[in-house]
Amino acid sequence: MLSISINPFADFREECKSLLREAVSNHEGVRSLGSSWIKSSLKRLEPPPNPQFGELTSSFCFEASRRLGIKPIELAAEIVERINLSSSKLVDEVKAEGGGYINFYVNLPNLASLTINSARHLDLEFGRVKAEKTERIIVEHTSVNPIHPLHIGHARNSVLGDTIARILEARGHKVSRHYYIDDVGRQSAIVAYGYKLLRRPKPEGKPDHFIGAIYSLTSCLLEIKRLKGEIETIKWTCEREKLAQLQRSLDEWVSVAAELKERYPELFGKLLDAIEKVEDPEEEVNRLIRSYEAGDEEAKLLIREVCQICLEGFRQTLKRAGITFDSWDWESSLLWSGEVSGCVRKLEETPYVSREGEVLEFNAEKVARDLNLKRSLGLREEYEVPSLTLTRADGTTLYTTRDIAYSIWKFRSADRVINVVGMEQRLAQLQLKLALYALGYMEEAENLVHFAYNMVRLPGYRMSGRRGRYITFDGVMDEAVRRAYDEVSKRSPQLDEDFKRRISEFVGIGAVKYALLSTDPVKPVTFTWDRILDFERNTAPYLQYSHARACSILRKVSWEVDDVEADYSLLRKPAEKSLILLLAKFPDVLIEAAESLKPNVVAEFAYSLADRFNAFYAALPVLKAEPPELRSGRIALVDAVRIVLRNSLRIMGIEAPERM
RNA sequence: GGGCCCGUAGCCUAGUCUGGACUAGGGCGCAGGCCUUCGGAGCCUGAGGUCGGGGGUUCAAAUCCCCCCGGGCCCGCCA
Repeated sequence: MLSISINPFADFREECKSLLREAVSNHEGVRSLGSSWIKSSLKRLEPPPNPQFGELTSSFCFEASRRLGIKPIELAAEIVERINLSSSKLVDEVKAEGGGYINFYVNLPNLASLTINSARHLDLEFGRVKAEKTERIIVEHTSVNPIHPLHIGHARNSVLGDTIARILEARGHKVSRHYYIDDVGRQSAIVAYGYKLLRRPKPEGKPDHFIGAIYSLTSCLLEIKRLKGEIETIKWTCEREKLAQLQRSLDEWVSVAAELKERYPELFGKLLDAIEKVEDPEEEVNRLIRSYEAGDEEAKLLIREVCQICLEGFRQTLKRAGITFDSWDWESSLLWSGEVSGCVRKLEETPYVSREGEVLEFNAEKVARDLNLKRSLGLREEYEVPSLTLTRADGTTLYTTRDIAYSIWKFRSADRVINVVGMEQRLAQLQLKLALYALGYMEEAENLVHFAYNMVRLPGYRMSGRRGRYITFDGVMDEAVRRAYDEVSKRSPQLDEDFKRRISEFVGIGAVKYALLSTDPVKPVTFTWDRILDFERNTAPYLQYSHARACSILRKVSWEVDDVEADYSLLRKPAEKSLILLLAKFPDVLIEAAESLKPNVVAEFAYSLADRFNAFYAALPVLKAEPPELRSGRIALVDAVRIVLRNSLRIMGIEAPERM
């Protein structure tokens, strides 16, 4: 009879726990400490540091023994004596060791059979343990302004966001991926204005790169014109220091212009001609911002057209990286529908908004204090939350204000909202949350999650969209695929050209994604080509290779010969044991990744599985193993490894190839 | 000035939330070995560490608390 478990290691853990609970309750001395104390001290069981100490351990006796005035090891021994293993399926042995630990040893044959059968039976579903409560979750990620191509920093956002979405789906949640298009404001207006001056040219090359060029050029030429004007006006005053500063700024932008001229000679010339004919281009940009916000038809057509061109480029890039969206949300739509102004009106009715001169200020600090939220938000009592300006003197709204309306809109179709947004926006995300509290959206505020990640830095310089200085996601993928191609040609010259191309594509892109995922998101990453484009060991290609290796073995199985029932009790070599344990823990790993939103634990797990698999592969024969019951057992084990490796790679959005 | 984040071998990184057998786990690089077994993008062995520094709490601290140092970010009528 086959038994199947959705989470084999958790079954083992539960057995250990109930054995321990029962033994403890049969110990008179411990019982005298009181049931509530016992309960809180019976912390979770931990993995021991070394397999020689078993698979799970409890350090309960250290604290309890002190209260009872005996040695930890003596208490441990007394508790172990009271453990009755007669009905245990997965626990083989319990020992008191190491000065007071209670160590639980797994019944390997039973766990092996349970785990391997479960993985093979559940297949694609293995590891995807459904949460008790299914939530509708919106994951908003990427949301890059449609004014220049995605760069490597944005790629970290996209890859993290997409993986979080996949992890939550694995937990059975209903996930929707949203892209927030920030088309309102100065930056979109600048690029649209440049596009208009160029007489709406047909994009050459990749659309977002084309828009990016126009943005840098327009922004640069406007900046130079503005600086020149400012220098002119204060030239006669005696503010020498300020003048010098402006001059330095101007010099820098002039050199940026020279760079851009070299890269885009034709566009540069045309745009310079056009802009010089305009009296006050700055004012025209401002007028465009205002008329767009007001919903003027001509402005709408222009700006939306430019955004769409750029977004088309984003879609191409993201599709190549295996990332898609369910919804593209326009910031301007919230403005035109009146949702933003309605939200501001409601905020004005709360005691937290006041008029300071011409502007509306939101007193976030007062909300935090009145509702006693500081502790739960992880803030110090003394910390004063800065206030947020909701509207400008001219009555127009600011970014975070519009984000409040957007968040409320998102909660109309979601129980939880996860915003994948850079760490530098922590304060804005905090103010946003406090605004929801102020409006009485208590539950929503609590279910609004800022998934903060750190930046991708470049060694030596900073990326700057305005200056046209960035390393694009496209460029990184191109280079990765190119290097992967060299690698494939070197390692497998016999493959046909078409297949080589296909391999280099998923190898190169897998490598980039994995590199961005495998580091803890809160840590900064410094971009270097070597770091991203590695094909050995702790990388996606290594995982893909291990998967292909497993597939390769399984292809060679002749089922007529190997149709012998496996005897899992023969899988007892250390290399086999560590594989079985890893496989058994996979569902737990995905639960942990989902509950604590940690994509990197999936990467970590996949790597250790591949690592153990390759050690197993080198140490033990599979197809030539004897007797046949062992051979069947190992084949089944390899199949289970294949399934779990593939499922892990899928969670990370990385292709699991059968050959490479 | 205030707040948040990061600091683990030459470089990169896990473990920090939830203290436990840590004598700190990996990877790159370095030194050496393994092509008569299923794919060498592989395997095995070795050298390399004041866990940024100092105090404290604890039976027990990389992990918790305080102070300090170094790096980053935020504190806009920008997004």
